[in-house]
Amino acid sequence: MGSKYVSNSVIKRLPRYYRFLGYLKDAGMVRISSRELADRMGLSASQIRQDLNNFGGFGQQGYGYNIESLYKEIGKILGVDSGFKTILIGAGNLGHTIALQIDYQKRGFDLIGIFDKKESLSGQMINGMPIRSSRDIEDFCKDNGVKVAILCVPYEAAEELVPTLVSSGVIGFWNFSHYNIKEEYPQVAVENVHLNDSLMTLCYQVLHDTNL
Amino acid sequence: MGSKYVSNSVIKRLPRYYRFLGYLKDAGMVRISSRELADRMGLSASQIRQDLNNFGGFGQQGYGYNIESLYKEIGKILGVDSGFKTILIGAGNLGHTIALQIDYQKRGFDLIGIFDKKESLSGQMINGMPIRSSRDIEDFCKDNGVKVAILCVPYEAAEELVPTLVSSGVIGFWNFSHYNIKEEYPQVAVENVHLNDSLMTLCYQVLHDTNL
DNA sequence: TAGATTGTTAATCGATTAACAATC
DNA sequence: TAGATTGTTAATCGATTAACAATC
Repeated sequence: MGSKYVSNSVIKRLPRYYRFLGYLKDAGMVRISSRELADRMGLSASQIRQDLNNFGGFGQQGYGYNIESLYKEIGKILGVDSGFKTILIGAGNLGHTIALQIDYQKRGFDLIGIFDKKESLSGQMINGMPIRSSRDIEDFCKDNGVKVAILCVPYEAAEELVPTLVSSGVIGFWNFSHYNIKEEYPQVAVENVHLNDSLMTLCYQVLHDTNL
Repeated sequence: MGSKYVSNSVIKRLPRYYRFLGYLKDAGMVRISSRELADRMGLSASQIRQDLNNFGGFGQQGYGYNIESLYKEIGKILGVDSGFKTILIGAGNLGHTIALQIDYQKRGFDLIGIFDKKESLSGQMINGMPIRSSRDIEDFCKDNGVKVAILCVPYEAAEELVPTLVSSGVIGFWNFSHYNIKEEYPQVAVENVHLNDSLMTLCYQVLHDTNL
């Protein structure tokens, strides 16, 4: 998929465009101008046009953008129908929630396995799926063509798991651990979720920004 | 706290500095140069010096930085000892996990109340705290000087809750909903966690970046 | 003192905004 | 056709990197 390079700032805005266009579509709106979308999203019209034109000319002069077709186009760009075979590792509190909470199908993934190293959890069901033993991860990935792993495990476990996963064909990670996957494996796709960092950023803001 | 303006890019790196310095401190290291820290963190030495000098000259020419004291300084900047009175709203799957998973004390917060609109949950305990009825939020905030709210509720609930919270003295939100708080209340501090957006970004990366 | 490394200024790079000709 | 709005180029702004004098 050797498309042209698109900056990270743009890519991070795509899901938000997709979400907003979904709302507008569901509200029955048919067309929108970059100006109106900008106002609704709190962006500039210029930025929206620049962003979209990274991927093609989806609008029409004098008219604006057709909401339904733009929605579909962005869906295609994001790959919402990809159905990448995905496993989740670490069925503790967080892992359990992440397994239940997310609508994987609608976001391009197909969650087909949940693993935990604790043998005592094996067989317990989450969302109709049994928790499997971590010992079986490698075989499972190879047998099922797993492309993405969700890591809901501590640093050390992540560090230990990643080499095996990569060599078993995993090319993308949704990483809730603090282990820095990109450092060791720059070729794989990684999206980090650092809840603690996010919360500390809030603390800074409350402490400094607000004019109490 | 009218300190000088520090850009968001810098602030978002602070928790990571704090974390790394914590590791180094625990490993018994005493000093580190910007160069070595940069190598370990995958940043540039220049950036680290620029970042830190937003807050003061913590280093010493010819020597580098003292790890323990830099760790403490960054902790102070982030406000890890602030203990902001905090409540969590929405004790469903996600809310429950967020209540349990995070070490609030170490990150500047003091979680003192959990609320859910479902009366049937009232009284149930999470981490030694009873789930309270959402009807009591306003009084609770005013009585206890609540400064921060964690929103683990859907869009509509957030939209409805935020005005009351703000008027009751809440000045910071850790927002897991898609409701855009900043739009309506630009004066409050908001840190959004959009798990779905993060996952879709990963999908894009797996689809495009990787050279399969 | 000589060597190392900071703090800070200047240069570069990238992202956002402004402007406008093209065109529906 | 006239008005609206895009796609795209140029200008601006901000963040990162490079360079180096200050100094421990």
